[in-house]
Amino acid sequence: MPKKTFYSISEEKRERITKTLIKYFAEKPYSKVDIEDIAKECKVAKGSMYQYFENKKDMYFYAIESATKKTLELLRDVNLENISLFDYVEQSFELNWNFLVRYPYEYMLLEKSAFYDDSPYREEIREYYERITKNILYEFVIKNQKAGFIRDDIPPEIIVAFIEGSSWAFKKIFISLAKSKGIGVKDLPVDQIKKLQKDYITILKEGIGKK
Amino acid sequence: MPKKTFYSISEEKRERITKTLIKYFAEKPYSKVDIEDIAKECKVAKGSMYQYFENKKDMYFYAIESATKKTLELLRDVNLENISLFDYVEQSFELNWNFLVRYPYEYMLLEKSAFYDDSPYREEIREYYERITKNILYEFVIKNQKAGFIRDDIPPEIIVAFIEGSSWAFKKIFISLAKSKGIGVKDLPVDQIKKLQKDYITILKEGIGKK
Amino acid sequence: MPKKTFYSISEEKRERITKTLIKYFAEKPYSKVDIEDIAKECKVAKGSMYQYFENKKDMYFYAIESATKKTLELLRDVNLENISLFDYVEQSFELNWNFLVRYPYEYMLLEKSAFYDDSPYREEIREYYERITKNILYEFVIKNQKAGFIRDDIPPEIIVAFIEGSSWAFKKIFISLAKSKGIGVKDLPVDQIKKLQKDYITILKEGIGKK
Amino acid sequence: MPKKTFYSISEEKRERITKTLIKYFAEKPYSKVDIEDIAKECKVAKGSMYQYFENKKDMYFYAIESATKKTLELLRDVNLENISLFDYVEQSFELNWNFLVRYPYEYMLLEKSAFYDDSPYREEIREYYERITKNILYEFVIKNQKAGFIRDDIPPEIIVAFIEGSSWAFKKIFISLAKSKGIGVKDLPVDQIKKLQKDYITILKEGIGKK
DNA sequence: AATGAATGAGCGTTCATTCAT
DNA sequence: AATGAATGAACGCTCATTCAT
Repeated sequence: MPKKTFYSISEEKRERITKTLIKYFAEKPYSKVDIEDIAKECKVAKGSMYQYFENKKDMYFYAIESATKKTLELLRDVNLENISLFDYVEQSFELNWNFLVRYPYEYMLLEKSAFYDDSPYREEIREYYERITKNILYEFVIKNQKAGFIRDDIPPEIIVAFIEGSSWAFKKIFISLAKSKGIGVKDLPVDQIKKLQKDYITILKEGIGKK
Repeated sequence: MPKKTFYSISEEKRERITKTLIKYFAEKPYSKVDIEDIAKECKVAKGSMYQYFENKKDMYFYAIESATKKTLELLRDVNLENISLFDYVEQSFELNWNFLVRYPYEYMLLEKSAFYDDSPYREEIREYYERITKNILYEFVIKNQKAGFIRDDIPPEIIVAFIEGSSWAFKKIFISLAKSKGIGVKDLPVDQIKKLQKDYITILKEGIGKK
Repeated sequence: MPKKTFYSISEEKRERITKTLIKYFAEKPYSKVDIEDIAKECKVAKGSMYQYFENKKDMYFYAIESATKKTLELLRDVNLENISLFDYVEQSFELNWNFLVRYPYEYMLLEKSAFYDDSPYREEIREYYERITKNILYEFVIKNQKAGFIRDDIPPEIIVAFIEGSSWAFKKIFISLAKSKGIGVKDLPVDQIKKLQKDYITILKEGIGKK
Repeated sequence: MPKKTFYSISEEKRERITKTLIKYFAEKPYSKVDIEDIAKECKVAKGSMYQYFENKKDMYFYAIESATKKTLELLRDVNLENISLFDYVEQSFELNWNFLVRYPYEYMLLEKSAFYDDSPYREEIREYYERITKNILYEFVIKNQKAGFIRDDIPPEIIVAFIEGSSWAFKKIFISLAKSKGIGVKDLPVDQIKKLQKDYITILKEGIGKK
């Protein structure tokens, strides 16, 4: 948690620092992030960073929390009542997409902090996320099973894992697609995205085997 | 690529070093692996490590390459001709399982090197893997589509991503299951594993939606 | 020497600062005393401390001087005319004791500043004390020698050193005694103190050798 | 405890480092001793210091231990059997003197490490010394009381404190004497030293009061 | 006068890599 | 070829002091 000093500086500077922290922790592994570099990019003295934050860990968690807040902002407008799992997946895909396009660094940071990163806090963060995210999907699957939208002969945790894994892999497709074209993800043609998304939902609905 | 000196030392020592490198790079993030620790465990002088390898990166890539070789060894005995994708998935699951049980460090290393690790070479490694592994599955999917085993209204790369992602998530279940029981993955009861595996294949075959 | 601003603030605040300075410099080694901590405890801005004092050294010397003043206050009531050295020692012991009980931080500060502390000014302070205190005792010894109270075949400076050193060691006994009982010095039983004091005077009077 | 590396470098360098460590820790308070300065004076890289020692504390304790060893060397030739306390004091005075003259930095270090210094280990060191030194004198006093050399109506710990304190003050005299003459302690005229010493013993023997 | 944010020199420690033997 | 000592850049963090408001 940042020190109170941080909240008493100008908002402009505070946002500059927030943005820079997210960018650096998103781009580099924790252990390679140099506070001095960040300070320099913020046009702030190294010591000042320590006026605002307890230590490096504090900066890191603050960056993650800030990025998380941005996600939750987007989530606020989503209605999860009375929709099927497939609608949910579609919506959350849309959501993810928006997030990735609008907040690329935030997206990268959240992606990596719990899985890819080498910070000594990975486990801590992973658990934090799981508490927030997994439960939502889990509850949702159970509700859908009860409502008869989806099969109930398979334990919900398996279904959750299935959805999570496949949607993760799905996102990878976009990223590698974009990379192969040498463009940013957000510059992919919309119809291509829609097409892939439709396919994904189809698989989810019917399964990949021919009937 | 190790220097030629590495291949002129006793095989016993070479294997000792190989094993230790894999273990260390599997257990710790790249930036936390200390060459001196490795040298010590190998009962070899730190300087010697630099007689055998160009630098740390060289050691890392050698470790990964060695672990990869072990996978391919197992793969050699698998017959991919004339089997359906579902049999393939079942077999590769079996394969993975065997690998994880017999070569835990190699498994961990391959798991993490391309995704979780903080080395500056992650991207490089990811591409290397993709070239090796994805293609196999990719070819396979196409063959299966042609043979009429699986639907062909969905592009093969989507199907590949789907399988990869979901099988990855599937493995996570085992790991978290084992962790919650406080045992190693290989000590999970066999029937539980079989049950989960069956569920997974079922989803793959029929999809998660009720018909 | 504090700046004149220090003397234009409310007496209440000035005393609060004085007290806190003494406490901190008494408890921690000079280099570990953090101005910010002091400012916080004084409920004063860090910057204000620099409005009142030139720098850290200035605060330190001011603290010492204040503590010294308190000692001299006590001394004022003591009559040194026409008493023997032994009475003097007894009285100054009493004095010290009162001081230690009533002004523990001041006592600690004076104790440590000239001997134990790591400030770059130790020598300077030691000389300052010597000028103040040694002379009093020194004059006194000479007077006593002339008056025939104590032997005059030994140079007065030796006798002074003897008294100072042994009384210092004597105080140590109390401190370690208190520590071993886990209580504060001022909570030691009075009769025990009296007994020790009597022994001390006895030694001083007769010497430790059997006659 | 130094790492084994330290014992595998040339003796010449090892001694250079030992000497420099003692000198620096003797002259400056712990917190002001800069490893880089030491390294520079040793003509050794800063990193090398950390090849030899675990950390700063390790260096400090090694310096103290080395200095202690030197004292014990001198002590080896002293016979404590069947001598009176006064002979003992005389001898230990001689001893101290030799030590101070021959090993001034070692002397200063031992003097300060347990009392004056600001290291976080002062207490630890003090206890270590007390175990070594105080007991010797304590046992000695008791033996002397039993043998009838010294009075036994005063508890031995008081007598010990008395001797320690006064001998400490006595040494101070020399130091301030030397300083006032602008010379080193070891350059004080021998007869003056002898004279002071004789006086000190006299006081110890007969006490300072006229009979 | 009061505030508290800003600064930056300073220090302990790590570790990949080089080098002398 | 083998050794392990030597190196020094790098980095997290502290804190006295200054400065703008």
